[in-house]
Amino acid sequence: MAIQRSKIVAEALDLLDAEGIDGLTMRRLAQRLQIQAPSLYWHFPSKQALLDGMSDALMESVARDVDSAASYEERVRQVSHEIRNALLSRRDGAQVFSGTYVSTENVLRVGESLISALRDGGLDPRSASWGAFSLLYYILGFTIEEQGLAALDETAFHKQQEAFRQMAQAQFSNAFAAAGELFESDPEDRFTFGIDRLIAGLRPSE
Amino acid sequence: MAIQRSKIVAEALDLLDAEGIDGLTMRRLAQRLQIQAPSLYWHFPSKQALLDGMSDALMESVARDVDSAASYEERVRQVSHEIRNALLSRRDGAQVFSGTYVSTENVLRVGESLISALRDGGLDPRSASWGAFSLLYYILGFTIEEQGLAALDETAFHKQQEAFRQMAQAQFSNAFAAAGELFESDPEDRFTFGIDRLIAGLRPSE
DNA sequence: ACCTGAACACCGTTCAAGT
DNA sequence: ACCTGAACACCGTTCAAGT
Repeated sequence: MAIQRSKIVAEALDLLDAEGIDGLTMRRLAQRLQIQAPSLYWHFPSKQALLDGMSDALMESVARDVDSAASYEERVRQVSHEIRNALLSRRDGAQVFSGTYVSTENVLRVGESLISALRDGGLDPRSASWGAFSLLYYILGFTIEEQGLAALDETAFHKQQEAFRQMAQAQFSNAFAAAGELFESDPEDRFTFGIDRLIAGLRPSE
Repeated sequence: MAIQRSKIVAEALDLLDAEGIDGLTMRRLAQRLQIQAPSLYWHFPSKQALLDGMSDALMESVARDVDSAASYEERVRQVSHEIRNALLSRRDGAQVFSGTYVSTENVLRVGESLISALRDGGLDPRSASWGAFSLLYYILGFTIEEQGLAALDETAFHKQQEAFRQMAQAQFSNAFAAAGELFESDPEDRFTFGIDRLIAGLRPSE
């Protein structure tokens, strides 16, 4: 029996999770699937196409059942957290996703859910679509950074933090004061803070 | 005379601009500098260290003279645009920057300028530092996406757009309506929209 | 102090050939 | 229709050796 596309994508996500984005190679993936690397090119025209498939799969469970009774702001908040959680579900998920520009059903459903919630909140079509993408950019930027820092080992993380404090102390008092807020805070709290500020900023004024 | 670190970074940025992030290899960089690839490892311990140096250099001119007479919101807006312009100044600049976690003078000055402006606006230390990073995440996410789309050639861009409209039309009415707003708008306008919404959302309420 | 030659252990991708 | 073997044109990095 031949290998299915979906099986390859699932295995690729497992490999990503195990080895990170640098360890995700066509050869290693093939090995896991017990085929030879060139065989993958019968199923996908390129590695990029495989990454596109992985991005689509990452969004599979997002915005499936949005609580239609909730306020529009609550719906935006809910979907935003779902997106972040989906990206976090695999190592380097945000980086994989940000390198792709897919218009698949899963990805468009996510976009649609944000835009339609904002429309329900009274935003005009332009503000709703630009607003939805603003939210996505924030979510992506935040999560890329979060996963990138998570990739550092204990020692590297500590060195990073030390360099920051050292440099900031000498010249940048506010940045120095910020060090604690950044390094010792829960990422979830920081994420929520930014999302809520952005949602508030998108509120129609009248 | 030996080659200086700064010369290598400058040449690396030129190579990035000419070939994009995939074309930025140690061998090609060495060739431009008329040395052999392994020689680069006397100046930088790894390619990552070189990328860190490039990120620092990208921020060199940002937040140099912030208009101290301007309102805090105006200052945040100004620095945000400067960051975006700095990232845009080199092909794939945002992607290079987002992969690095440098605490150098240039990068910290940028952070400091945002945090201190927000502090002047009346935000508490935690909100100011989290807010500054929220702005940075948005800027990074936006600019990565912008430069990624710019990397597509005309045909690929058109195909992308078609796939989006096709899929959206069938099932996602709001996303379909958003297509025009996205594909035909000035990125500068969309960037400004999001930044201004976020700045508004960060405004202290009382 | 700064640079080279040669090599190691990999990559993504192509393509003729097999079943 | 699906897969393999062999190869191409690269990578980042190490290291002994040169000046």
